[in-house]
Amino acid sequence: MNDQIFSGLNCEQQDAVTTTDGPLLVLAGPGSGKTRVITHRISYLVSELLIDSQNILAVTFTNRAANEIKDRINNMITGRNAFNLRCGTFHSFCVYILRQHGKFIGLNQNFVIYDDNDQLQVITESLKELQIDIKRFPSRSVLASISKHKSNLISYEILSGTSKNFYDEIVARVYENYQNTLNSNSALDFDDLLMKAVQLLQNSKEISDFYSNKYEHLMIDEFQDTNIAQYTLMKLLGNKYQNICVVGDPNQSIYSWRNADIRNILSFQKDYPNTKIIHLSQNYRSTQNILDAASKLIASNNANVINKLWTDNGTGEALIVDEGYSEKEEAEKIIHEIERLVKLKKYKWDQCAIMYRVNAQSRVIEEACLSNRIPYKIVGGIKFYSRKEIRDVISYLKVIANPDDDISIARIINVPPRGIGTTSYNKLVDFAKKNNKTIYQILTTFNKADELQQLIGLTRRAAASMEVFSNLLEKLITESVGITPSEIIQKIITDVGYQAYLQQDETNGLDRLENVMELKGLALQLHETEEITSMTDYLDRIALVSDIDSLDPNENSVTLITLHQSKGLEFPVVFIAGMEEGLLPHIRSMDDPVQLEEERRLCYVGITRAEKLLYLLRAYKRYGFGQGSQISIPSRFLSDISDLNVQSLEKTTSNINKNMIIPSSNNNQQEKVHSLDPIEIGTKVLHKTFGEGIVLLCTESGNDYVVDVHFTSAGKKKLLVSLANLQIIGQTK
DNA sequence: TCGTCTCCTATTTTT
DNA sequence: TAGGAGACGA
Ligand SMILES: Nc1ncnc2c1ncn2[C@@H]1O[C@H](COP(=O)(O)OP(=O)(O)OP(=O)(O)O)[C@@H](O)[C@H]1O
Repeated sequence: MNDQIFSGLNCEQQDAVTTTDGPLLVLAGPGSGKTRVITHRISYLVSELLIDSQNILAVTFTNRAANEIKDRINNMITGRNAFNLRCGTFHSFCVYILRQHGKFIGLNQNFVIYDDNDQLQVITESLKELQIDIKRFPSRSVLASISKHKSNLISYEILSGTSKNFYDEIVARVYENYQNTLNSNSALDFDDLLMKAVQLLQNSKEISDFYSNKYEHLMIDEFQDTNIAQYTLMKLLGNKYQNICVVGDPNQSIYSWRNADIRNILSFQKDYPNTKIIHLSQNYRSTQNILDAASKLIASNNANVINKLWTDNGTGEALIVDEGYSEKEEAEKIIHEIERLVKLKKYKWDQCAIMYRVNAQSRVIEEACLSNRIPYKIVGGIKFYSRKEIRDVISYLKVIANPDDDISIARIINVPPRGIGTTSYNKLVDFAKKNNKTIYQILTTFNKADELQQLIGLTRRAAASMEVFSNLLEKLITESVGITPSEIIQKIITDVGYQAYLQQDETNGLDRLENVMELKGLALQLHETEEITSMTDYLDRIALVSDIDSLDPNENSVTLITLHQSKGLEFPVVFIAGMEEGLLPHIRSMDDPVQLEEERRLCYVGITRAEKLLYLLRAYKRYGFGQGSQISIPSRFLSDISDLNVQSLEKTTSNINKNMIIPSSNNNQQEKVHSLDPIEIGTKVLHKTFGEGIVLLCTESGNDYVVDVHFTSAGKKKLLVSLANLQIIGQTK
């Protein structure tokens, strides 16, 4: 037996690693070594059972997790290697098989992948074309519905037969139009990647045999967050050998909004009655205090009690729960605490992470890092690839790779401005639609200005511009053969005149040009480090790989990350910011008990990322989405764990103006408790700044009361009775 | 046709 | 608050 493989495993884990025949379900809580099981299991298959690594498929939730698994395996095994292991996300695996065999279901080999932005574009156009009121049916929500159906493998044909209400009917109609557009553009969206892969395996016995024969062993990590399409794909791939090992934790299911379906865990046991189930119960990550908080929290969800976790790691430090006056001070407190820990040489920057519910929260924290000169990295956030200048250049690349992509053509046809405005563009599109051709096909068939002018009814000027554009495209496409993506980007910068165009922008031009240069640099880097040389490889890669995937663990800086993205990671020191009602749980999830439970799981995921120290922070006042600062209510998740021993941060870390009312929760509750009374609904009150108003609602919150007041001039506000200093001036009838 | 200005809205999480 | 959509003038 190989020591490397077994020495780092407990009995339950060893059982999971050596159970290689038949379906296996590993259900276990956070930090119990689920991912480790996958890693060691693959190593075991390769180096002990001498399975060729090309016959193993491992699916992970992020590309980062996949890389980590591959690295670990190659470090662990000696003598043999796992270089041919297929390990990646479902999406990247689907791209792989569709590029290989997509032609069997009529896919263009050069299909492009549409991102969110492209998708919305198509939807918006469909809505216009079908004359559907965009106000009543916002493209975002229509897209979400379509995506939901696709994740459940429901095609528009099926949907239009079964739609029960008006909304569904509209969705079905847009879905059909949308899908046709994608087809004629040779484009696939994220859901199509899964759906078409399933279709490929279902429709072609030959291909399906090929893949199910190839993959003797299947492994899926984070199984609780897979959707129906992914589950179906798993079944198709695994139907020959049925050596399928899935690993997950129902309490960490946080992607149902992306159509993940937790019932897959039940389906698995039903579809494979001979499934062996293994629970892992030792947690190797966190201290007992952290685990206690986690299990207290999750106990409030009426669900999913797997076996309780225990740990050898000792009690550890008490949790720290604290409050800043504003989100700014919340951030300062966090940063000062990190500084303190680092100064004491207890931790390094990169051992600390700050997590939050929404990306918008990162801004204040980032500012605090900057002003205190703390090295940091933000995962995700305002995405590089969604900047206008980047999208423009990428659209050029997409068109070069697949000229039938009308959506990308639309984006670049007049960028930089070349005299083809909306009117001319619309004429061109109409003409193309009528003739059942793509824009590019029209432009290549009729590439002389007078032809275009006559057939489409363009002005002379527009027709001339269009001829120029048509020639430009042709030139780009021919010249791009055999050169690398970064060279093509350079062509766009110079030959297309994108640089000159950006330089006209006096305020941001330089920054934007720098971004484009960075894009080129990144392309070059991919070329050198990952041998990504072809255009499709490059485009696939930037479509599928997100920010978290390139998270560099060796860079010594503090990590700023959303709770969602933190899944699967671990840090010695974790701060969760914004422990407030409306933020965590998020306001949009508060009135649905099912969604509320997911919010609680999200908090659970965050808490269980921590190894040694856990800080839960909130702001007393937060700059609100509506207007101005609003007093916030502490998150109910804090009450869930309130009977634990918690501490607050040392006063020394805050540099608040002492004259300010500092509602560090304790003192304001204790001091005011006697003088506090609820205010009756309908009472007329006077507030120093907001003026006169009427109490709409009064609810108890801890030792205090929260009132909703409608002020005559300032509108609706939520206030804490203890602090608002409301003067009662009368009663309404 | 293009660029700027204003107004209006909606406001999470992302492969 | 920010970002998009629509209006309007050059
Ligand atoms: N048998 C073991 N001995 C020592 N350390 C272990 C053992 N098993 C796992 N670990 C360590 O525990 C930590 C958590 O492991 P891992 O990430 O595999 O857990 P997980 O169950 O996938 O967690 P999560 O579900 O929270 O992502 C890792 O640092 C891992 O190295």
